[in-house]
Amino acid sequence: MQPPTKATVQVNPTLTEAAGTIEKALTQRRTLVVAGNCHVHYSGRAKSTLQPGERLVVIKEDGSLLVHRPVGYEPVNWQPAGSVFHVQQKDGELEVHGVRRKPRENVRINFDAVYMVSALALTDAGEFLLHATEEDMHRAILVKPELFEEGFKPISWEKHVEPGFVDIYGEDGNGKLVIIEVKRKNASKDAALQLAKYIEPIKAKVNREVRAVLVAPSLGKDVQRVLVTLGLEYKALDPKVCAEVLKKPGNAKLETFFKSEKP
Amino acid sequence: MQPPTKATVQVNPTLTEAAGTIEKALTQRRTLVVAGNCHVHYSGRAKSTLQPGERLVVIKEDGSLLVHRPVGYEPVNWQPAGSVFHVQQKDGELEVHGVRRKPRENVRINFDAVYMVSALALTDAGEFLLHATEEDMHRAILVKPELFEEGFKPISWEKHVEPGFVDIYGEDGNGKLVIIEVKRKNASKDAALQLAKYIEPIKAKVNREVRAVLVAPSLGKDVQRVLVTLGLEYKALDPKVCAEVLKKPGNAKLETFFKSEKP
DNA sequence: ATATGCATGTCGCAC
DNA sequence: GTGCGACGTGCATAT
Repeated sequence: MQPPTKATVQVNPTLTEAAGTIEKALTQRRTLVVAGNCHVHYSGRAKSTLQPGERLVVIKEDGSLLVHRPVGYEPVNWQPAGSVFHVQQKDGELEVHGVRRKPRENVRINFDAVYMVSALALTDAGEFLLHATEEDMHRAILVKPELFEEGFKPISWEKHVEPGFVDIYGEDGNGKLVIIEVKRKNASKDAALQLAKYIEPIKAKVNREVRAVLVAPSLGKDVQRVLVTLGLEYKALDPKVCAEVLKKPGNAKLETFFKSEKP
Repeated sequence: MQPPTKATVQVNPTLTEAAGTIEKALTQRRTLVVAGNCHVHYSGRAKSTLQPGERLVVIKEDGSLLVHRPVGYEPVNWQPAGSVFHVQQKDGELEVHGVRRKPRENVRINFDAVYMVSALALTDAGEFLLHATEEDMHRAILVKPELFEEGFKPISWEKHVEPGFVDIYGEDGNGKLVIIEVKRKNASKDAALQLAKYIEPIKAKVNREVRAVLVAPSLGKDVQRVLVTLGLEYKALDPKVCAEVLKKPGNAKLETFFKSEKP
């Protein structure tokens, strides 16, 4: 069994009992879970009120707060890490008040009943790795340029050219300059326009032919037409495939190489 | 006190006990809270792995899942509402598997220790109201045009003119056409460019002088310069002030009016 | 179903 | 600190 210090739990505590447990959990920097009937007021970047109902409230060690309704992925109210919390009993209610500075934001949660309160001592140093991101696609093309096109030679990435950054910049088999805009999902009209913006400034600078290519797993409905209008090309590429490519050995070394080549 | 049916809690259960409680909570559509040591694998739109550590896992009645580390506002892994979950014991671990279709996404959570598991029967019909949104700013200007400028007469809102929608469209005291782009926070260069795009198409259509005004609580660092370059104006307006204006009586009726006037 | 734009978006990184 | 862009963004709305 686990040592009992990992989790302290009260079921159907009085508001006074709950207040004590919450207070203690806050000072001891435990992860706090409270279920009960409450109403919530928020004021800060915006302003909101949540009428009474039964919710799950979580306050973490770092001073982040979540108020979750029994449905929905998103918290209905929240406070980012770094907020400071105070608890008090007031008018027969248990009030949890959270304050964040910069920007100034307040959350006030008033419980008239607490069904469960739990203080958890959690330690978590596990690494989190996310793959098949847009950056993975960038790196896969740099590591294995034929993913983009046979004969393609990358020159740099995330190159700053007004009015922004070009994702990848290189030369094709015929010595033409190529600028690439990468999207990790269905490319929108916006992505095409984004890419088109760079063509003229770059042409003006290098004074030679420039190909502009949109790389994405798929194209939106009318994007094909937009591409033609703007003189852009499209190359299909799946982020999952890119993630697979990066699994192969040699990846880390090449990453370092390209990092140093970035400027 | 509350009836004991609101919250069922186990502290330091065996994996078998926890599996039973979780299974039951899933079939009874309770809000489920589990704290324990686990590792997580996700595969779907992207792919991720989370190495072992102590986390808080929440599964809601609607089939949404949250995996929370002891720090940070955001869940490290999750599944949107509508996912389907299965529990099993496997290789001395308690495995929770969640599947979503469209897009196909899987999450697998493997616990080797559970510190606390709680099944909560929460009911929540409380209304949630959010104020000081961008739409509040739109409506406030429509209800009280002098917030924007003395003599301003709104004509329509969210008017569709290629290449998008103009937030507000009206006439000033001198009979000049005015197009307004509203931002609820610090306006960026992007917002200015967005607005500028509409000027030419509208001029071409109406064939008279057009003022383009960016309305926002504040301007980004170099946005002032961009405004001058593009021939745009700026009017400061606070979303909180707009929210206050809308509190006054008559608001709902006017809202209906403008809704009907939208086309 | 797809597309567009807001969000108390959050978060990370570069300047 | 500010700006800029990605995110498994989520979410609502209009087409």
